[in-house]
Amino acid sequence: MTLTQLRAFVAVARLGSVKAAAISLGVSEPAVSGAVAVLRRELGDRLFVRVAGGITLTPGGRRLAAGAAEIVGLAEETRRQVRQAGADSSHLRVAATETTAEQIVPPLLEAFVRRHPDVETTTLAVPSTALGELLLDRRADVAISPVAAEPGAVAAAPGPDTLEHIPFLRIQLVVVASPHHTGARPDHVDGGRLHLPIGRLSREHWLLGPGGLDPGTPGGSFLTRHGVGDADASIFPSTSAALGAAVAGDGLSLAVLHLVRDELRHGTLTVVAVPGTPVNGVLRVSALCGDRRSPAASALCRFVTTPTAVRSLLTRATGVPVDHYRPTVRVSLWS
Amino acid sequence: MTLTQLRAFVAVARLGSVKAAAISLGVSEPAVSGAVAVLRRELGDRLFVRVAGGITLTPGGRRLAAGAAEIVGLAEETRRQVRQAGADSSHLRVAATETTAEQIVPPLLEAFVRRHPDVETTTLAVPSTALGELLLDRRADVAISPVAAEPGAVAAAPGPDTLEHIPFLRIQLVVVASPHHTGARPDHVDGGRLHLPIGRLSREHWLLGPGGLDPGTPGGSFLTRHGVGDADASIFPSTSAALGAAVAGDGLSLAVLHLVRDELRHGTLTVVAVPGTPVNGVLRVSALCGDRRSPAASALCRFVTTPTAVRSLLTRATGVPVDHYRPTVRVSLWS
DNA sequence: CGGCGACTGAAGGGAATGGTTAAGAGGCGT
DNA sequence: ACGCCTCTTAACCATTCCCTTCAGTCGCCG
Repeated sequence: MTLTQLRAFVAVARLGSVKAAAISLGVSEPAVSGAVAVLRRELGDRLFVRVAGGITLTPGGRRLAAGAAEIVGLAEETRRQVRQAGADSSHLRVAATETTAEQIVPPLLEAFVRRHPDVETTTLAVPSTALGELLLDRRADVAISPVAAEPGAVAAAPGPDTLEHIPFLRIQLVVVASPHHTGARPDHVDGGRLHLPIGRLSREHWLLGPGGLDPGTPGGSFLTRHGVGDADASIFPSTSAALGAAVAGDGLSLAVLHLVRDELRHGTLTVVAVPGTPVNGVLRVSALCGDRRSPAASALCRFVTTPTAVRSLLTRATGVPVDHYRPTVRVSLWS
Repeated sequence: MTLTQLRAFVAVARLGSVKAAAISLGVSEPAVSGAVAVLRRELGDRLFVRVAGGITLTPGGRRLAAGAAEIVGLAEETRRQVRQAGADSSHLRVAATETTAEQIVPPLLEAFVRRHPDVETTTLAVPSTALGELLLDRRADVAISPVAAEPGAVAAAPGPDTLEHIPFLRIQLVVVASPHHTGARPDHVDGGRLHLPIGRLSREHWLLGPGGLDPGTPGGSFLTRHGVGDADASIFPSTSAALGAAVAGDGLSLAVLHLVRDELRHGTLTVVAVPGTPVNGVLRVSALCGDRRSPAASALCRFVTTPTAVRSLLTRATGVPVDHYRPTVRVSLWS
């Protein structure tokens, strides 16, 4: 499988004709046909078949068309980026869990680039198990993730060629629901506060964002440990959307305490007392040790413990200016 | 630039040593060194330099490490998918604008896969200008996007090798804000309803999701036409987050009317009367014509106009079951 | 049925890739 | 200064890639 072969197939898939693809690539028809033939043999799929008035992609051909276009485009984009990398701008790729990438990283990076205006940033949302791999593969410069706060536990001294973890903020996760949530039975109301025994967790309706059940995060670990996930949990496109549904009274959610304090104060949400909560966690930034770390990564590692950074995380989410906005990229793991 | 060369560089970047990379790939050191040398010449970058205790990537090398790992992984994943495509499952790739992908596509696809349980779906969020390209490149099977509702305009009959558009739902976009929003001055309150002259739009604080200013969508077109975007608009990680900030009274937002009716009824949001609003739009699904369309795409095209589909879009967002959830992929354009 | 357009296959050749072994270059520690 | 380890270069070879021209095959259409 070669980039040239993929390019040929992309052209065929797009133009619907070997001849047209050959012309658009500036080569002869057999060149294109041959490239496709190699792919056919290697993948064991016809890829496309001749049909009245043109060609039709097989299911495998459709997958390949999508993947090949992606690969070819990515290759060209990478080439371009490397060429123009050296000089001016420094780049920072931040990997985080879904929830962290949505709620924590944006304000933190906004404060960071305000102090380092020349740094370009990219945010990657990945399952927590992939964070270490991404750092080791140099696909990310730093990782930001929540871990369970183990009382009294001291982090082991980092070895020379492993990762360094820098905790920078304690967080508390609480179960929240609308005060009018119908799922919480009256017999669990005590002194105006909703109570819920631990065994009932898996029978409630949970409203979560993507990655809300990631067992590598304190929140996902708590939920899966108590059977949520096998039960009916609804996954929303974002944590904010899940919280919005909780406000509407559709069920329970698990939220970072200080991020919902407005809703709690206005009474649109209320904390549900559940044994084992609040779940204590610590946000930490991880990076490679020593000189295997990019300058921008080092700058962020120093930045997260400053008062400016902490303040950006504790104030209400405010969005970022249009020209600072960079979309979060979801990275799949294939390994 | 070859996949083998990229694989070699990925190994070097990850392991921090040519020797280790050679061992892990099962080849000799000069094989790896040579592959890197070709990349170096082609890209005009040292990629990495020897340094005390190992090697250090240059800025270009860091970019390449990230891109190469992505490319290699994607190539392998694509190979795997094509191999196991033919038989069983059919796949549907849905492209949509950011806002549509977040708010419209999930409930629609949830209803669709409930009727067609064997269909796997993937959602792609892209700028509106890229939707057509994605369809032509076969990177997406169908596109779902809002367009301005032009009263009386009749869609031109689709040519044989162009796209077919099927409108399926009228929507209205309204400007919303918290009733306590401080930005709206009292002199614009009339009969308990907030009014705002059109010239003031660009001086208000806007709270939008990604793609909220996409000029190819009715909403983004409306906002950019009136100067929003040059002014201070805050971009949130999701449309839900932007709406949440609007509820908190941080500014104005533009929302699909029927998607915020709960908030309007409960009084947490109110419609701001702005000349030119509500903005009328139509959601439509686009696909290639005739036989250049996959079976799953045809099924979705037929499905969207059914009462079941419309009902799924009009009821309140409910999330999707855990095992139906597929993350939305953000696709970059490189063309 | 014959013609015609379009895809496929068969040589063939030049260039690259991908690999080897052997030797040189350069940093690091003792 | 010396040896040691690692990366790099050089020379070289088999294989594959990539493109060409030429010939063949398939299906549509008049």
